[in-house]
Amino acid sequence: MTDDAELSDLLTLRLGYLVKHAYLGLAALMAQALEPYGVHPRELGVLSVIAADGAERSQNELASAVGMDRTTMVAVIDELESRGLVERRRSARDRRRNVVTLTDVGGTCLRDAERARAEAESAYLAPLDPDAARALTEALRVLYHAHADLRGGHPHPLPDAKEALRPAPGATANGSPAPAGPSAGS
Amino acid sequence: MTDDAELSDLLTLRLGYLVKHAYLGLAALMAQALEPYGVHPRELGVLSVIAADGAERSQNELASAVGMDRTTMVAVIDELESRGLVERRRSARDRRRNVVTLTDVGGTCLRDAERARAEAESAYLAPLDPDAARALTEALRVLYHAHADLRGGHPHPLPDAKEALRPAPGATANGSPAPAGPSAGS
DNA sequence: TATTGTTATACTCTATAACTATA
DNA sequence: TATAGTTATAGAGTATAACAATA
Repeated sequence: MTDDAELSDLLTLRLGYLVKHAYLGLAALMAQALEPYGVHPRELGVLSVIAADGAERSQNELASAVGMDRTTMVAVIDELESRGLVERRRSARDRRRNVVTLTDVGGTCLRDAERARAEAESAYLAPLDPDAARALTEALRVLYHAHADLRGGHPHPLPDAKEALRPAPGATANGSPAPAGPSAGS
Repeated sequence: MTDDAELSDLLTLRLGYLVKHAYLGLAALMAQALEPYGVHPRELGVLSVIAADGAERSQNELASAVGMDRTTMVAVIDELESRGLVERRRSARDRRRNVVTLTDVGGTCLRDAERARAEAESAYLAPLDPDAARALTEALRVLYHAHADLRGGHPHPLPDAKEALRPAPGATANGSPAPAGPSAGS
C-alpha cells in the first residue's frame, strides 16, 4: 500500500500526534531553560500570577487561576516557600485563607526565569517565519477560548478581588516584574 | 498593576500554557469520540501504522514508529489482542520477533474509529477558519520535524522493510483502510 | 555480545476522598 | 452547612533495569 517514507509520515498527519509532541517538546525545552533558576514551568506560572495581581490571592484562587487542583497547589507552594520564593500567611479577615506573596528572592527569580522562558519560546518558534509563528499562537488562543468546555471551565474565572489588601504594606517590598512574552505555564 | 481581566488572560500569553491545554483538550475530545469503538487514541495510532504498512512489523518496530517505549507497546498489544483486534505470532525468520497483524475485526474497528477521529478533529478545529486551521497544522508539522532533537530522535525511523513478508497469504484477510485526515495518535 | 519480548519497578502528574479549622 | 488548607491515596502514563530466548 504505502512505502516506508509515507509510513514514517503517517502519524504526522494526525493533529493529536502533532499537538502532543509539540507539548512534550516545548515542555522539555522549557524545563531545560528554567533549570538554572531552579523553577519548574508550572511553578513559574504560579509566580507570574502572584506577581501580576495587585490583590492578595489565596491558594485556592491561585489554583483555579492557573488551572490546577488546589491539592496540587499545596505542594507547589510548599516547594516555593521552602526555597524562599514566596511566603504564606493566614488572612486576618478570613482565617481559613492562606495569602501567598512573593519575596524579594522570588521577584528576582521570576524576572530572570521569565526572560529565560521568553528566550526558550523564541528558540522553539525559530523554525517558523514570523507570520507563521503569529498564526500558530493566535490559532491556539482561539481554540483555547473556544474549547473552555473541554477543560470543565477549569482555569480563568478568578473571583473579583474582594479581599484585595493591596501588595501588603511593607511585607512584600520587591520589584516584581510583569511578564511580557508568551511561554510555558501550568 | 493589572486588573482581573488582564490577569485572567496572563497565562493565555504563554505558548507552553496554550500548547499544553490544546493537548489536554484535544486528547479529552478524542478519547470521548473513540470511546464507542473501545479504543484509546494511542491504540488507534498503532492500528493505523500496522494497517498502513505492507511489511509485517515487529512490536519493536511499531514502538519506534509510533514513538512509544517497547515495554509500553507490550501492554498495548496485549490489550488489542485480548479484544481480538490484532494477532501476535512468532516470526519464522527471526524467532525473537513478534509479528503483529490486524484481524478482520481490527480492520473494521480501525476504519470506523478513523472516521470518528477525523470528525473529532474537524470539530476541534471548527472555531478556526480554514486558512487558520491549515496554518496551525502546517506550523505544527514544521516544528515537529525541526525539533526532532527534543524527542531524542524518538519516533519515525522505521527500518527498511527487510523482513517484509507481504500482508501474509491468507492470515490477515481484511480490507483495512489507509487513514486520511490528521488526528490523535500516540 | 546484541537484540526482542517480557516483567517488575519506579517516577511524574494529577485527581479523589476525607480530615481540620474556620466561617 | 459550606469553604480553605491539608493529607493520604490512587490512577494514568511512561521510563528504567533486569531476565529469558534467540541471533
